[in-house]
This record gives sequence, C-alpha cells and structure tokens, in this order.
Amino acid sequence: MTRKKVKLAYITNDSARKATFKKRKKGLMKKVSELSTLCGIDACAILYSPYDSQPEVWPSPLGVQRVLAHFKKMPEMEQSKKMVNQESFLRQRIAKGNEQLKKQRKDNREKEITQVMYQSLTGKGLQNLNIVDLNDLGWMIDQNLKDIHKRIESLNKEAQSQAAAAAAAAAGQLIKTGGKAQEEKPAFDSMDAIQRQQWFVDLVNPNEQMGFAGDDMMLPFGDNNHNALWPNGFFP
Amino acid sequence: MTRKKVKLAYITNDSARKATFKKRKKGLMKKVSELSTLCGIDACAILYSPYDSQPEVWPSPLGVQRVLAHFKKMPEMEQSKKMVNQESFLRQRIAKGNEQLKKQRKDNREKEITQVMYQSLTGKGLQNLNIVDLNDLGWMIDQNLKDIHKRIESLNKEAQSQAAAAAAAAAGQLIKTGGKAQEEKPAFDSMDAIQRQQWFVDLVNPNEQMGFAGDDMMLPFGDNNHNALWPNGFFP
DNA sequence: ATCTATTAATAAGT
DNA sequence: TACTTATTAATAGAT
Repeated sequence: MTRKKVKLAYITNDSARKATFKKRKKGLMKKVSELSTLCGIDACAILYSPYDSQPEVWPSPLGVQRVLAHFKKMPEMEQSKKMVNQESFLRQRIAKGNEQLKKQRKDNREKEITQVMYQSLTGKGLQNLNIVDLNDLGWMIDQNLKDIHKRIESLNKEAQSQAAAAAAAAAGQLIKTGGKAQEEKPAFDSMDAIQRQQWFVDLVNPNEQMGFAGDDMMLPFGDNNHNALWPNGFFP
Repeated sequence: MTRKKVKLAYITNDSARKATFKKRKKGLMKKVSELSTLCGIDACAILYSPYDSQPEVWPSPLGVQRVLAHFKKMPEMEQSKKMVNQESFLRQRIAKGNEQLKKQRKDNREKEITQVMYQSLTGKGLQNLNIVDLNDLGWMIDQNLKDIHKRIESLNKEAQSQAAAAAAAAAGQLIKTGGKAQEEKPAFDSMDAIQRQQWFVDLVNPNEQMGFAGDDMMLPFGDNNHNALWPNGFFP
C-alpha cells in the first residue's frame, strides 16, 4: 500500500477495484510462487474474478488438481486440524493488533514521562502532576539510574582491562612504573564519557543555563535519594 | 526481503527454510484475505508443508471445497484458458526482468554521459572520448538545451501572466504606468531562476573557479553551436 | 519471538 | 494500460 494507508474493505469504485485486483493478483501469485520455490512446499491458489469467466490458478491446472486430490482424500476432521480458516485468521490479526496497541501505549507513556522529567530538569516544576504521574516518573528515574550505573560499571571494566593491557605493554618494555594507573584515570573520564556528559548537559539544558537547583526545583518526592548520584552539583 | 536481496531458490538450511516458511505463509494468507476482501472475489489457497501433516488453507475448508467444486466442474480446456500457469508466469517474469534491464542500461548510459558532460565543463577535456560517446554527449546536450528552452518559455509565460495581473491591479488603483514591465524583468531573473543558476554554477564548478573557457576547453564538436545560449560568458 | 534495516508491494497520480 | 513515485508492508538476518 502506498500514497495512503488503505482501509481493508470492499472497494466500491469499480475501476479502482479492478486496478487493485490486477495488481494484487499478480503480487499474490508471485508470493505463492516464491513460497513454493524457497521452501519446497506443495501449494496452489485459485481465484475467481468477475473479470474473467475462467479461474486463475497457480501453479497449473494439473498442479491444482493434484493438491486438491490430496486435500479431498482427508477426512473432514483432519482437514480442519491445524488449518487456517477465516475466523481464526481474523482472531490472530485482532490479537496481534491488540498486542501492538498495548505496547504502543506503553511506549507513549514512557515518552510522556520522559518529557516531564526533562521539563522538570529545565525548571518547569512538577506542581501539576498527579500521584500516578509522579509514581511513573519515580519509576523512570530509577530505571535511568540503573542504566547509568550499569554503563559506569561497564566503562570501568573496560578501562581496567585497557589499563591492564597497557601495564603489560609497559612491562614488556621494561618501563614498569608501579601500576594503579587505571584507578587514577577511570574510564568515566575517557573521551566517550566526556561526549556523553556533554550530550546529557545539552539535553537537560537547552537554554544554555543550568536549570537545576532553581527556587522551585525541589523534587516533590518523599524519596529525594533519586539524586544521590550527584551529591554536590551536576557532575563531580 | 531485507537485509539482503534473497536469491529465489530452494533454501537448503533447514531452520532458515522453516523460519522463512512461517513468515511467508502468514504473509501470503494475509494477501489472499486482503485480495478477497478488497475486490470481493472468490479465492482459496492450499499449502502442504512438511511441518504439518495437515494442509493449511484459506479461507476455510468449506470455502476451499466450494471453490474447488466450481473449478472441477469446468472442462479442461476452459480451465486452461486465461489461466496463469507456472511456465507463462515465469515467462512473464523473465520478460519483465529483461525490460527492466534494458531501461536500467539506458539510465546508466545517460548518467555516464552526464558525468562526462560535467567533467568537460570543469576542464577535463574530451580527448579520450570515442565517436560513440561524443555522439551520445551531443545528443544529451541537445536534450538539455531543449529542456532549458522549455523551462525558459514556461517561466516567461508565468511572468507574463503575473505582470498582466500586476497591471490589472495597478489599473484598479488608477496608477497605470505604461506597461511592458514584463519585458524589462523577464521571468529568468525571478527568485526561482536565480536559485537555479546558483545550483548550476555550483554543479559545474565544484572547485570554486570557473573551469569554462580554459585553454583546452574548446569542445571538439563540429557543431559548437551547442554553446549558443551563452554567447559571451556563462550567464548574461 | 522480536527488532531493525532493507527490499518489495502498491495507491495515486500521469 | 502502463509507468512513476511516494509511501506502506513484508521480511532477512540478527538477537
């Protein structure tokens, strides 16, 4: 579909319906053909259109009859097992749609709360939030902190192994200096971390000023420990 | 298809084939369903896979049997008329592929010659071209000139009607000045034309200098009239 | 099963 | 009817 998302319903305009039929028939036959080739399975398709008195089939009349014979030999019960019929097909599509809706709502909510969070960091205050929003906001901040801690850890590990490698190299050159360099220059000071800080500062501070610690910036949480990472300022 | 254009051939890797089958079966059933709904036609599909002992059908066992009955009632000759069988299907696909190849080659050639043309405008010279290339280059330049003339005409017409409108407005205000303004300010001087000029200058002159009229820039055509548009410089 | 980068299908418009 | 193009849908490969 293109130029417009099409509604799945009978096309009332005759010429449009015919045009769509021709295009989609071709596409469908191609799909059957590909599926059969790629996966080596026996398949057939039959279409009756008002545009031709004869049916259009894939892959061939004989192929269709072979598949049909196979199909008709089975008892009705067998035919129905594992079968995709219109009802179950629609049920699946509806279920899938609902799942997607649910996920989308969750994503939306997350974005909403994230926006609230950033606004609060630029000094907009949290006065207008209800308890539900505040709860979600707290949850999101906790999530972010967890992510940050994970990231710090992984960067520290990286720095450690790099430092170890450097030490090994130094040892190889017989210029050993006493070690522990990796603790004096932790990974968080690396280029990557600096870029990350800058990104974060830019993000929370679009107006070129620190919005944090303004008069009405006290977070209305019982648990102000959300800020524990930065005991005396934005970044140490 | 994605991540890679897939070759249309039996997938030998078992798990990949099964995964592809599941995805494509779903997609195919959806297509049948949509075609049936959108165009109100009677259709069915039957698939036998090695993954299930039962066939998977659309729209339902009964629906399939109805379509099948319809199909089997016809004499063989009738069945074959207008029918899409595997051979004709493949023939169509091959023919289509060849057409596309032809068109693509033409496009490529055009791009090639266009590049030669631009290079020549930046002073690369045309010494290395054979007679065929030169011929095509001449053709392309003529095409471009035709396009340019068309564009100039349409812009002039536009300017004329605008000027007419302006004159009408002026007349309405009783400040008629004598007319002919549209000839003193032709459309080619309009904003659009200026942007176009700049674009063209940038295009032929990527090194910030005029490559035209350099020592070896004389075009090796018998017909130097290709330049007739710019008798004394790039743009008047 | 899910995700995402990429290709394929196709709705409108010419 | 066929071609073009802008957009959506399908899906290959990776996770």
